[in-house]
Amino acid sequence: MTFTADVFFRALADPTRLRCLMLLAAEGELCVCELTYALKLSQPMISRHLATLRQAGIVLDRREGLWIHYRINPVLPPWARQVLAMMARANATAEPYARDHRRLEAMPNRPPARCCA
Amino acid sequence: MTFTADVFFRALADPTRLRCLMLLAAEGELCVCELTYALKLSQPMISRHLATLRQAGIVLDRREGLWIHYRINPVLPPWARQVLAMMARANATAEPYARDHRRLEAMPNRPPARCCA
DNA sequence: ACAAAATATACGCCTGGACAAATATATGTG
DNA sequence: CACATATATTTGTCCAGGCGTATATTTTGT
Repeated sequence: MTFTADVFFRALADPTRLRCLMLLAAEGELCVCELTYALKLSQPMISRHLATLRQAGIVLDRREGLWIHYRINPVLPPWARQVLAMMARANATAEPYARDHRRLEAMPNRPPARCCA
Repeated sequence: MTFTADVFFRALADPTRLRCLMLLAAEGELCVCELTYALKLSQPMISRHLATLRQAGIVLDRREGLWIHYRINPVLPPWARQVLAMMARANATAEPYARDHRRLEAMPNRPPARCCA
């Protein structure tokens, strides 16, 4: 996979995708419905932005029954992983990320995460 | 200055701006003509991209006679400075950044940098 | 004041990509 | 198979922002 700084930052250059990545960095793995609920956006919109992140190699997906769980690609180049980690740590308490996180915590009927990890 | 991850990554989401930032991270301070020469792009194009970086708060400019020297904003949030530093370190030997750097080194008549710092 | 050099901006054109809405696909259940 | 749920993709529209070209601005030298 030819992973360049170019495509990496391009994929980060969108508020919705940043919000998704912030949640994924904090929670490890989330399905589309959780992101849709936490961000209060339409399902197609979340799906499209996740597809963008997936095509850029930034996230991976894993199907489990009806749900598809997304996570940050663990084999990302170290510098890229550190960029995500630093951004997550520095902005965790800033809006809209903190609000997204609170909404996720308050979500009812969250699907089971990695039941048998 | 309201500096958000949003505007930061948006400003990085362009190959030309990344090349400028890579050179600035390596050299400290460069004028427009040096960047124009190193990147082999038109002067208005370099100027416009530098304006974008300036408006995003990522670089500062300093006039010295005919030349305007650009540098990475030293009061950037620490996480943003680290993002730039990590990207620069990780990609220094990759193209097109290495080639840009070689061209800069080979540039004749480089204007004096911070003559009386 | 005039001219030249370095840089910045304005204008017009055009493409990439974001959005909403509709539709398609995949999986599980009865 | 029929149906519901979760997710993905297509379609059409629209706008931010990229580019080239031309022009404006700032400074210096004579």
